[in-house]
Amino acid sequence: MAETPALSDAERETWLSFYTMRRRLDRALDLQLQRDSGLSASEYEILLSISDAPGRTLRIKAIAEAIGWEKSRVSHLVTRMEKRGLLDRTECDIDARGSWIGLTVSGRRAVLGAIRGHSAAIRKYFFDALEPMDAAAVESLSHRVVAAIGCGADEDAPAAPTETPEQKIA
Amino acid sequence: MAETPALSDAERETWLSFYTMRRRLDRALDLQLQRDSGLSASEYEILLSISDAPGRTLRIKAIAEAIGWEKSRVSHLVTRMEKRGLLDRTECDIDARGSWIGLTVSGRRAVLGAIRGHSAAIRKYFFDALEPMDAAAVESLSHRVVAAIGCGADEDAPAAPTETPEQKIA
DNA sequence: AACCCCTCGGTGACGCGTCACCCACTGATT
DNA sequence: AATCAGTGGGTGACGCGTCACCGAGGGGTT
Repeated sequence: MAETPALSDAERETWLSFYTMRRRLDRALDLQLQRDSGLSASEYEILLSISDAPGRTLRIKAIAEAIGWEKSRVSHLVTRMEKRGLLDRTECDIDARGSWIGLTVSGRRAVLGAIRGHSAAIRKYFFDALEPMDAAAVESLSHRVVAAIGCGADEDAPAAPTETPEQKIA
Repeated sequence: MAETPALSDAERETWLSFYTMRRRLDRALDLQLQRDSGLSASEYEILLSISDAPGRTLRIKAIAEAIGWEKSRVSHLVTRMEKRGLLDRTECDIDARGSWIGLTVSGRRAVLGAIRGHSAAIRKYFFDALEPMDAAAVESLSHRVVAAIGCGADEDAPAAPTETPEQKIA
């Protein structure tokens, strides 16, 4: 890190614009979701992961792995969502330690309603602001950044197929 | 809104990669900051805003406006940081309601140390993953997304311009 | 002066996410 | 059968951010 520790003015500006964009986008999507569906982004992710699962039911661990969260976070949130009537649990016959988390009727209705509005918001705020050719660029940029972080971070994405075993400053 | 509420598979994939990248990048930068400087990203932003201010001192309201946070969030965090010895307050002579928030010696040292490491991390995780030509694309993408959100969101950058300094939408 | 309204900042309750820790159960070994 | 490391999941404390609200001070008008 001896060479170029600091960022140039142009880089700082690029970073600031990117950083601001992330914050505004997150906030706009959160607000849309909450306003239109009464769901937080976290709740939406949980519901979606279950709704995408075969059999529309998952165990806590599987939810956590699907979304990339900690188990305890999932556990806390599932408890709250169960109290709100979005989820229910059924005993797990093959493993007495766990239980199957499923959608209640209102949970299913909530996700289905939310998906449409949320997808529309993503389109309106994000894709409509992209030239069509930009989508590929965004995707490759994202993959390259994730690869650059790679093992530098930890458990969030278990798949680290790229070879970046070295250049760890640590 | 009637036409294309849902996203195509390609769009979903683009969005997922972008979404994942944001999360990993945030987490990686948070970890780096915490590990190398003992600061959270929020604390870093507060310190930086003060350190960038003329006179290296700001009032709560000014910090909140500079970063785009709520006043109460700043108030809470400043209180904690004051207890940790990173900040200090001095009476405000021109307005008895407020006080000037300044950096202590250890606060200044913390931010100076943090800037180098954090800039290096941004370069390593983000800019090194960009082809040089991508930087301009990222910047214009960010500006377009922010513009697309625009008044769709609320107070972070008020579209209703009383004296809003236009941030940097140009 | 008194009045009114606005702004600055703080406070307390609440929900969320993290961390450390614990317990019940599993599954393989002995 | 008894054991024991490992796993699924829950819990409680804590820090953070939001929201609603409040009090103190400011700056004008009458």
